[in-house]
Amino acid sequence: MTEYPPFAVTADLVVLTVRADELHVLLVRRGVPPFEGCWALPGGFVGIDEDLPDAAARELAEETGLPEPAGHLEQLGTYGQPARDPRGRVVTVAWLALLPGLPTPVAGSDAAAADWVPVNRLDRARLAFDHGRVLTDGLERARAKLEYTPLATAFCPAEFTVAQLRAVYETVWDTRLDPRNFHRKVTGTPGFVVSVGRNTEGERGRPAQLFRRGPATLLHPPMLRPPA
Amino acid sequence: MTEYPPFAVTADLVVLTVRADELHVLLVRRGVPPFEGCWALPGGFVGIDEDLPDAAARELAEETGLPEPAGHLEQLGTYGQPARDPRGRVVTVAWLALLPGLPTPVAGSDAAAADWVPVNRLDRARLAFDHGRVLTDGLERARAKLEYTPLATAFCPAEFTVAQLRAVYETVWDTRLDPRNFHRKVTGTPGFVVSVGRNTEGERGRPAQLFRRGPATLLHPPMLRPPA
DNA sequence: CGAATAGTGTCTTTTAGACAATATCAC
DNA sequence: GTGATATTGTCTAAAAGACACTATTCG
Repeated sequence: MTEYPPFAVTADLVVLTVRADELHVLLVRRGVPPFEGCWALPGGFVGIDEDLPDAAARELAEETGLPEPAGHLEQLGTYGQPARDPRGRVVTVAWLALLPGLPTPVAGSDAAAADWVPVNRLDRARLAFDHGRVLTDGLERARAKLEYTPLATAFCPAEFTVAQLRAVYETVWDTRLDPRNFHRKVTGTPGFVVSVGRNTEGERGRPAQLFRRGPATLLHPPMLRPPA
Repeated sequence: MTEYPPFAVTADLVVLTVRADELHVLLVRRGVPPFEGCWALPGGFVGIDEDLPDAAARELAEETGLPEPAGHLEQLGTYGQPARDPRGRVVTVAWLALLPGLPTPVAGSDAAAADWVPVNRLDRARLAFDHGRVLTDGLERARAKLEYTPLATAFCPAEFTVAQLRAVYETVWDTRLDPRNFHRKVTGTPGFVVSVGRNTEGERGRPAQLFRRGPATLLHPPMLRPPA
């Protein structure tokens, strides 16, 4: 293999979650050059015998401290401009992860400097490397996929109410949705959610049915973002 | 950079076109091991100072013999199982290209063994490396994107009729569409196509208006695949 | 003229979206 | 009861899909 140009390959993660009605991304503060002191996406080098999805899952577990419980992980894209890393020719395979709002904080994780940052109060141009562009692509992917897949449930705990699911859509899309039409649409789309037969207790207002994610992988009909 | 595991990086292409009402993919017959004699996706190693999209465009130009005229090129995904290439650790960034049915054959190209193969009469399991899976992913991406983008026009010449565009949809989706509803939908979707004010001549039947691709990047409303 | 293809009109069903009304809890 | 939230119902507009009909060419 010495006759071929040698590259380093990394796996970087866009990890999104919803906390307190704001969309957050998991970032780490870099402690070493290059971009020392800057926010960056969590990630690291892929092992020479490691498969790409395994590397992404390993990084995700390391950075969140969780043994990868619920949630969703998919490949986002590969970024490899020759000058993107001053240390040499590094190509990064970026991954998009969606997690439920963690009841436990990120404590116990490898990266002590990891933190959840609200995406709407973050200057993406300040991120290390080309991570601003990666984050932008990840956000657009997540927003688009909420339309035609049941992926919004990846932001929710295993059991959730229609109102919680609606809050996910409203937060990720940064819009308001009519609760009554939303309810009819979610419960009317085959396989999106299934009732667990129990209700919430001790909340304000009328108790709400609890649901789990259904078996559908594609939504028919899709949930459409309001135009403009 | 010697402290990081060294990878080779390739750019492989899923190049699709429509000829004679069949969807074709551009394949090359491998002349050297590994997988000597097998069909494979065209591609090659990325230069150490070469950007990833540049490498893809270069390979596309080399294999088709065209200076990348019309058409569409986008990143499909990255494949890097440790054992996918017996020569060593090779990660490939796959690209999806859509081209109009070439009036000129592939002659004059670098790869003398390149050929268009109908995807429906091809055993994907026989392709070299993991190219069967890459092709499957590329086909699904193309089929899905015809729904909500004007990408079907990438399969057409610069000026085309509604019937030609319909033939693209029917071929890629392997289905039949009602010509009358299709016409109303295409011409009624803002920015999908724009009339050039001229008609076809010398064809059978009533002459058809010629259109060009419009400015829209997303279709509202989308063209939906018939269910089941 | 007849065959063939292009394009328009009409009707029915489905879905989106606005919003009234009712249900069931905590207090 | 009052306030809050959940859920159902009703209406209108937009879009999907089936299909009759008209338009324009070639031979």
